[in-house]
Amino acid sequence: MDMMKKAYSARYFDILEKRKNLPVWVHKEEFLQTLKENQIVLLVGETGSGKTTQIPQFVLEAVLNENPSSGPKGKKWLVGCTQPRRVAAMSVSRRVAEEMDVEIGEEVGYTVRFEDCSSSKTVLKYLTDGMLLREAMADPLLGRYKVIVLDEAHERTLASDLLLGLLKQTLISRPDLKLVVMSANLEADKFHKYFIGVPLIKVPGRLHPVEILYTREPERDYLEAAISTVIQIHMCEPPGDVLVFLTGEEEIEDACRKIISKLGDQVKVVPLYSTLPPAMQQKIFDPTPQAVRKIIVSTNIAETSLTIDGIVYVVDPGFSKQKLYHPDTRVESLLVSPISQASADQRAGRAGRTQPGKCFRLYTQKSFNELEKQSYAEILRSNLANTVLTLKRLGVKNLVRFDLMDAPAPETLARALDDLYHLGALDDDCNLTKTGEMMSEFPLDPQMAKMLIVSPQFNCSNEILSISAMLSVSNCFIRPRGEAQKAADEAKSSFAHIDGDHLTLLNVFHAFLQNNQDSDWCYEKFINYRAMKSAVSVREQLVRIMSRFQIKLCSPGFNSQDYYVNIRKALLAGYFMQVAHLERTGHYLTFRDKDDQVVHLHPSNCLDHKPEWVVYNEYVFTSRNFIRTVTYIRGEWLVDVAPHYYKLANFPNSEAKRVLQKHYKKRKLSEEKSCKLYLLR
DNA sequence: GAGCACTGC
Repeated sequence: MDMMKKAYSARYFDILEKRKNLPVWVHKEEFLQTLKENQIVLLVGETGSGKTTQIPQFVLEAVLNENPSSGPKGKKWLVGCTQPRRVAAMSVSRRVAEEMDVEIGEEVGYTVRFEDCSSSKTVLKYLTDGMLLREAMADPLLGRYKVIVLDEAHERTLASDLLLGLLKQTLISRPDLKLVVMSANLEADKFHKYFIGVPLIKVPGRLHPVEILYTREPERDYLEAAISTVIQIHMCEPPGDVLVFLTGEEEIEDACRKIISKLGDQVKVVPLYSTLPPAMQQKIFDPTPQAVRKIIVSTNIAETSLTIDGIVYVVDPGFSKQKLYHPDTRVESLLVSPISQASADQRAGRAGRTQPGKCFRLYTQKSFNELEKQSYAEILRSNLANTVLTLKRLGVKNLVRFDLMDAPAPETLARALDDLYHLGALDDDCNLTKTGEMMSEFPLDPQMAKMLIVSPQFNCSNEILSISAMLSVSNCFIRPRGEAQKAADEAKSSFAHIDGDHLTLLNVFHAFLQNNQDSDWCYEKFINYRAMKSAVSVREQLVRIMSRFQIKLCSPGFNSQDYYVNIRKALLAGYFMQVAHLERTGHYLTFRDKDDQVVHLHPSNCLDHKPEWVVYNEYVFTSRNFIRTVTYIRGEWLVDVAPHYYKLANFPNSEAKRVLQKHYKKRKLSEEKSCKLYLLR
């Protein structure tokens, strides 16, 4: 290969010497020999082993030695390496390109959503696990790949679990394809049961020792305990920065204030969580004066996504917020829960990156022993409607027999199938319909994809595109604490549409475009500029998918009386299963087959009254059962838009049911042949 | 009248 014959720069040899010092190099020959003799290899490499940057290069070397330079149809073979996060895919590939003395995007590249930095020359490609899953949808045999390296498998993300299951099948029909599964703290038993007889290579990491300290008694209040531990560390321990793990934004801001009030400017206290603006996140890397100790108070983001050097002390109360899904009620909730032993060890390891450190666990050794070994895989804690759609699209006939490391609860699968059936994505035999196939191409939840696909029937696909984009990104309304709060609320109310939050989001999106996507305008209006920019990118991507399927882009005339009515009906065409009815008791009840629940309008809503019927975007359980992002709809629309769903025989007796029955009667009376079925099956 | 653990397509 040209690449191999090229004269290398001095810098290349300089870096090569450093690379050879990484722990993983000791195992290079062993790894290559094992890969030669096996189709699958498991590799456990702790933090600092160099596995993410080096193993794919070893693999590439082996592939290039054994294969001619071109693959199918004259295209080059690829070695792919998946990462759970896009930032990692991008930064690691840059690093590797540098190590190999090539330009990024040429021989070494990456592909993440919204950005493909690879070319026909690319032979080593880093990509997010979700991206490889998308590629598999277009080509289930992943024909261009010679070897796939699945990194961070221990994180058990939904996409990586699905890839494992899929690759297990693919490897049978593609004996020439190889798989390397890499992880930090592989639960050897579990992976060995999943990959029977597969060789395992262990590479030590390069961490300094971390002393673990437990409390003698369980702590009653972990927040107070965390704060007093920080103070104690500051008073009694030698210099070194502190990292405290807490569960959420509010808790973190609260803790920061309390630490500052106790220690003043002897310390520099920095909060860290994902919704913090990037400039604020950057502060964790600011150097501090010699005598000042840095104290970082962080969510789980510092456990996996962000690495901070210089931490010597870790304070670990043992909790994090975790997503849970209840298939019976179809509610996703965020619950403060005990972490796993693997998480606790990961947290402790953050103290030993630059020198020996200490980890203060605010629980007893006995409690630690009682924690789960590993965190629950994401697939066990999620609504699986989208996952099932993906699997169907990948050609999986029998979902129950699809070999996953952790099988989801049967109820969760049943719910997902049920929802997809009602959306017209699956037929009576559980096969993917044409609509379902289209839906699977959208990087959206099935309801939203369905809403987009049918939106031209309501003559408002342009508006539904904008609303979908806004719903796909994080909350665009900034609401600071303190004095600015009132101003923020006023700014928000200037966008409010009294018929509902979806329409309010549309107003914000239009206003953002009208103001030329100006960041200063966002600042004045308390709008999150980043969220808006990403809504614009999402919308562009959705438009491309729409045009691929030749779905018409259209708008009702803005002055038309039906402008908002059409949009609200289109919302319902996707979200007809997420409707609530105001009962005479003054409470809303969700209205679904076989189940109803008391819910409350989330206080962030923009409605000026409580309408009889609402459609909602999400159902969240926090302090109460809330429905968030709600829009006023009319009961008779349910009968028009989703008659196949609202057959009522399966619905529990309720006020809502009686109201709907009246609508059906009325419709029957005035029934003409113009009765339109809006939903294509 | 209340929040947004973290990702990803």
